[in-house]
Amino acid sequence: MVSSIPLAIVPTGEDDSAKRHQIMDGARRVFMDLGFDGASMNEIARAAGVSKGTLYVYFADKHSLFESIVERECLRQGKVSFNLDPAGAAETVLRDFGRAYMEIVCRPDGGSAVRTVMAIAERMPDVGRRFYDRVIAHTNQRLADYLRARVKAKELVIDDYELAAMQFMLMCQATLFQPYIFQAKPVPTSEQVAAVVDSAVRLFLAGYRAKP
Amino acid sequence: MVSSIPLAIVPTGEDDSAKRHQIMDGARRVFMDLGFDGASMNEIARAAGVSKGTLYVYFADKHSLFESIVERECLRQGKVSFNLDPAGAAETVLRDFGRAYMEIVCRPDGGSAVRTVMAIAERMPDVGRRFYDRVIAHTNQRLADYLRARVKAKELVIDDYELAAMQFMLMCQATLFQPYIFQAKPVPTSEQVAAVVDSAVRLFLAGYRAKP
Amino acid sequence: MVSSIPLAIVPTGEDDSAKRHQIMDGARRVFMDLGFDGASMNEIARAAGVSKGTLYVYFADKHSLFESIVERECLRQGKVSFNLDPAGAAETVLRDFGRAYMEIVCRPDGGSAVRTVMAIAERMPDVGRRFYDRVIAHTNQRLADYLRARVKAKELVIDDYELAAMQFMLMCQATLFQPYIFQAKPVPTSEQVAAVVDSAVRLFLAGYRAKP
Amino acid sequence: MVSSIPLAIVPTGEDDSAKRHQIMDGARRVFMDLGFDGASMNEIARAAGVSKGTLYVYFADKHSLFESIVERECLRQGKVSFNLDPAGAAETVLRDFGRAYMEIVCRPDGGSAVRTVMAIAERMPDVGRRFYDRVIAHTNQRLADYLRARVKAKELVIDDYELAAMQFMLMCQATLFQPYIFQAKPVPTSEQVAAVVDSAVRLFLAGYRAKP
DNA sequence: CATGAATGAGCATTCATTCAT
DNA sequence: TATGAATGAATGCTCATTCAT
Repeated sequence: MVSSIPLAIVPTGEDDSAKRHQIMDGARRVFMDLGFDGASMNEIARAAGVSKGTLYVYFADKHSLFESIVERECLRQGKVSFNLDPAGAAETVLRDFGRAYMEIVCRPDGGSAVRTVMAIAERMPDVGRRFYDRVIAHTNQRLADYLRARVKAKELVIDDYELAAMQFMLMCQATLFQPYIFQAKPVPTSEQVAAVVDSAVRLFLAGYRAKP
Repeated sequence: MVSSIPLAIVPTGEDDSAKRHQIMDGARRVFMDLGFDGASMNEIARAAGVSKGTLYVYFADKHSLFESIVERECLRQGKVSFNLDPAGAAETVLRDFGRAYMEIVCRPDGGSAVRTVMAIAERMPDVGRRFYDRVIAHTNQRLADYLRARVKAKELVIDDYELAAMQFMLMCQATLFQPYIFQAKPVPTSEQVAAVVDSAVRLFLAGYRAKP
Repeated sequence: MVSSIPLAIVPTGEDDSAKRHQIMDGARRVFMDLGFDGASMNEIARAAGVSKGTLYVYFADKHSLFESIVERECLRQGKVSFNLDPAGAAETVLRDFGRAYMEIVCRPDGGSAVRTVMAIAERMPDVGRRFYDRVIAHTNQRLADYLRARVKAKELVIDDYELAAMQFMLMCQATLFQPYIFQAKPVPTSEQVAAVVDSAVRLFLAGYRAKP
Repeated sequence: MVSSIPLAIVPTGEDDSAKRHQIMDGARRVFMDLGFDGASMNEIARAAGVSKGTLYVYFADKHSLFESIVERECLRQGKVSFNLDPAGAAETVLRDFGRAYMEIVCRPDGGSAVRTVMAIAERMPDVGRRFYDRVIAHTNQRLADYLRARVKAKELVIDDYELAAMQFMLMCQATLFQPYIFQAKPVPTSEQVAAVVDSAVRLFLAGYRAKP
């Protein structure tokens, strides 16, 4: 290809074209707000600022657009790097982790993603499973790895790391996440989160701290 | 023809008519499988074994049929009476409660109800809130009441009863409920439940048991 | 069959049963208010104070119920006896006739009947034709007969009696009936009617009174 | 393929797009034949030669499609310019007006429009009123204006111009319009119209011509 | 005869998807 | 590539009609 003045713009066809991102950003909002069935391709096109036809240039159908979005969400949420320094003392590290974790779980559209994926999991089990594996189990694994390090460091005594990690993660949510996701209470404040996380840390260490 | 006077008048049109129950049973299945939007009135009629028109004899519209079902689900799940004898020792009572609780949470369609309600909570906040209040908060309250009794009995030391109760309830779910609801793992076995609940009891008592 | 004590009450099956009238009265209101298509058998049953099923005991279907009502309306409106004394002077008789005629044409549900029948005339030409023949043409004929008598009495000179009669009838409606039926103005008052009728009489006699 | 540059850009989506007209033409037929309730969007789509979905691209719903058609009908019927030369002698001008007026009133679908609008006027008063104002009252006003000019020219003596104009318009319809609209007689012939109009002119002038 | 529960065809309307430009 | 007009199947819902009681 020598010509530098192309007669036609060659489409990139890339997965990462700006247009593709633009569509996914618009679609994400609509899907998270209205759910898979509640979202219409029309609304998605409007939210994305493209024509309906363009949607089908980048995605085969509604289903695969949805899957792509969940996939990206998995990547993003899975990528969040919690500060789990294996050398850090449990009390501090767990407290910081708990607060950061709750920040994500309860941030305005974090709940939407969980809710949306959960809702569709029965009809699209792959989507549900991937989300679980790549977001929840992934975070759980990272925390479990930290706990293993602290056991090695003789600070903690734990036999089932995944279980312990999940116990801690769930205790951080106690009285906060469920009311929020069921729309029974608003997003918790930082103070509320701090109090609940502190209580979780106390309970966790009371049970798992190595006895002298 | 022996008699033209029927021996019993069949009551009709009542709120508790058999037909109404039949419709709700069919609709429940479809709603729980497909979600509010995914469920079509046609499919519901078929599942209930009645004609589409009959649906509208008993329920004003799809929305109110759905609400009735969630309402009934609340009543049913709220009615479950856990054996929370205030005089019973925490170790036994919590273990039994935990197992019974998980039985309900993970029974084949318990998850579906939670999932379906959670999914629609953003668009139908009343439905979400009522479900939370009458099922989750209700159970939490009963457990909190038990804990208060054990604190009075000097067995436990707790400052926030609701928080402690929810910590225990969530720990019972650890590694079991989320994979199940995201379709990442099948319904947990009794053995798995027992192990997780035992761990939760241990951790809970390590933190909240009164020191001698 | 000899028994004089029937096991079941024998239905009269008569056309003039009270129930039949009751149904027609209710149905009339609904049909006239909402038109043939707009009226539902449900609403008719409610308006008539009978069950939906009973409607079908007395009438084969919606269509024939409607026809029966129009038929009765024809009879009623055709039966109205205007005081057209052949010996009475035209000025007085026409003025009285005009007022009485407008009374009927513009009475609250007189317009509804005309409107309803007119609306359906294209799809049910028999209904339209019968209404025209038995109400409008009938009244026109009676007035034409009166005019003939006055021509015989040398008071008037007319060559086409039906045409003259209709000219008078329509002039009586001028500026009153159309706005009323198109909902552009409310039912005219007696004073308005009187003024318009007086003008019609004047114009009519100016043209048709015998010259001395 | 000779050229990829089209010679003319086809404008689309306009209010006056060919498609929109095509739909209105088809819908007009169906509405006028069957009335508002009797017309189904399915039938309208078929009559217009478009799919059901396309109907909703151009019109928000059935109601507004209907209103658009009546509005257009008003414009069309209101636009008809009768030859009402204020300098013309009443006898000629009224005769020509009467014939032209009856031509419109009785043309195959002129009656349908009146009938359809009249039928719905009770339930859609705005539609009825607009039609009355913009078609009937409008024509009446133009004729009244002419009569005023002839009064000024000393040819006629009239005190209520609108009333006189409507008297003339209605007399032109005598024995012709009502049977036609009630489907009791076919569309009148030109000869019938001429005879009735001539009679109306005679009667009108007998009453309103200035005495010498 | 009278009822009203039950039906299913039909309604207006929406929406994922296609395709000519 | 990007468009948006067009489609027609599917949706929630209504209603004339039937029929067991």
